Amino acid sequence: MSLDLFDTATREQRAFAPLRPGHVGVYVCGSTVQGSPHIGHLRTDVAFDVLVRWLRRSGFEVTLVRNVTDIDDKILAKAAEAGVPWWAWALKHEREFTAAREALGLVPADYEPRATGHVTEMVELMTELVESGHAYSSGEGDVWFDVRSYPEYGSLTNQRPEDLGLSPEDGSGKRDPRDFALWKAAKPGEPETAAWPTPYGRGRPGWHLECSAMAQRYLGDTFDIHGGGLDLRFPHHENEQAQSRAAGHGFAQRWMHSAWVTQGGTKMSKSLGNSLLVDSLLRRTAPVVLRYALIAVHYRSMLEWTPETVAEAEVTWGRLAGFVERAGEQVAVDAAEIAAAALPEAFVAAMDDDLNVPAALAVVHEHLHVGNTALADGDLTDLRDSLVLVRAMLDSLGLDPVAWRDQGTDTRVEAALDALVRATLDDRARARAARDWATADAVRDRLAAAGLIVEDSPTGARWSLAAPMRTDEEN
RNA sequence: GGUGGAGUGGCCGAGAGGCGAGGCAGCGGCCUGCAAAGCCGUCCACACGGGUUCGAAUCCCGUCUCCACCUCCA
Repeated sequence: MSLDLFDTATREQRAFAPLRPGHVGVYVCGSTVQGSPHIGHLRTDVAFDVLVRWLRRSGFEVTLVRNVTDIDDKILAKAAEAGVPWWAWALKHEREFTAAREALGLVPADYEPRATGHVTEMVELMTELVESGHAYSSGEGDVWFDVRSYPEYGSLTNQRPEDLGLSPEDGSGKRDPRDFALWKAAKPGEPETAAWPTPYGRGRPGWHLECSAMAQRYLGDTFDIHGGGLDLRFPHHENEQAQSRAAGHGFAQRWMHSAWVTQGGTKMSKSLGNSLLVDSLLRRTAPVVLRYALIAVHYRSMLEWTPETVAEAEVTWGRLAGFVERAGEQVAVDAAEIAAAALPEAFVAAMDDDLNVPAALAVVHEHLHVGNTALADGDLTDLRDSLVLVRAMLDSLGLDPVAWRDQGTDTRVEAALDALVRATLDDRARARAARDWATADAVRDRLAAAGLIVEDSPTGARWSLAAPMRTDEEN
């Protein structure tokens, strides 16, 4: 049994073997904190969260690095427009990304380096490149990577330099239109604080250089996996690889890219103005439902986002959580048992097959079905087995319903509400015993109006919160 | 133009030469005072045209359609 992962550099799936046995270094391109996170950003983060969880569950020790690009043209422009310092603008949005990731239950990155905190490393790498003839300075702060000095340029995305279109920005002393900026000269009118001194003049780092320098700082010259959204393959990742390898580093041994979220077949992006902000989605949808919706499609397939996407995830999640809830009332299972449980072979095989979560979820549903049957038959032995497996599988995906249920709930409020509802349900039980159906139904209707669902079962009535109402079509 | 991806049942979505993935919705039934939840059954799909094969959604050839990257982008 071994983990196969698809490598976007070679466009093939092959067995994963880390450079250092038992340990995996993963670098994922994080966010440019110029605006608020949308569901597409979270998709990438969730995809790599699943990877990291699965690697750890498979016995690897993982170091996850996710950078924060906290200085770039757009941050400067938007901050200036808003009349706030650029670093304040960046931090505000960085916090929003962090909050969104926490809401969706992502395991925290081991390191979250900010670009502005690693200027030293960047200048060092840039100097190395200039001195070895792979980069050159304009003499006024701009420093360019010399694409022609690196014959492998284009290898990541299988493109030949001569096929590449010309970069529109020009005129600035580049030797070749395909050369890209390692460092951008400070321009008049820009804040003093947005430029750092280098041997080649004052300015700020180019995006590509940032990632190369930070990956090296935390994972070394050569590391296992570099990830990010599919749209970063070119030019960002191609350029990162060119710089780092030109500097003699092995850099990433494998590249993984997640596909994006689309609407009407079109990619969601800030620049197209069709973003669904995570914050707004969370106002009407439970975070775990968003997580489920993002996970339910293979990470390399486009995820078309419609109102039905969320609605369906809500129903399906309700089925899973409902079983775990009902089963949990019949048999006791503790967290340690969930963590230690041996996962079903079919589930492991699906996950080992390039993280095939949809196929893995099908296995979860099969066991859910067995569990529901056991629940109906009152077979507590089978029920317990199913419950342990279902929870263990979901747990490996960051979806254990018990963990999500307990998270963030105020136990005092919950206990008070439970006592009140139970008192009401007792009245209903008395009415039912007296075959006074009108009164019994009136109680149920009243609770329904308050957003509570009542279900009768052989062991008595149980209640739960209804899914939030969706009153508009916008999301 | 260059590079890459995709077209699967009413919908979402895995699979990738032969055993009807899974989910959602619908329909019929069981259970229920009625519901809800659950269970049983039902709905047997693979863009189009050829070909290879005992057998093709899966392989080959051709065609059509869609998307993305090549400029900031998860």
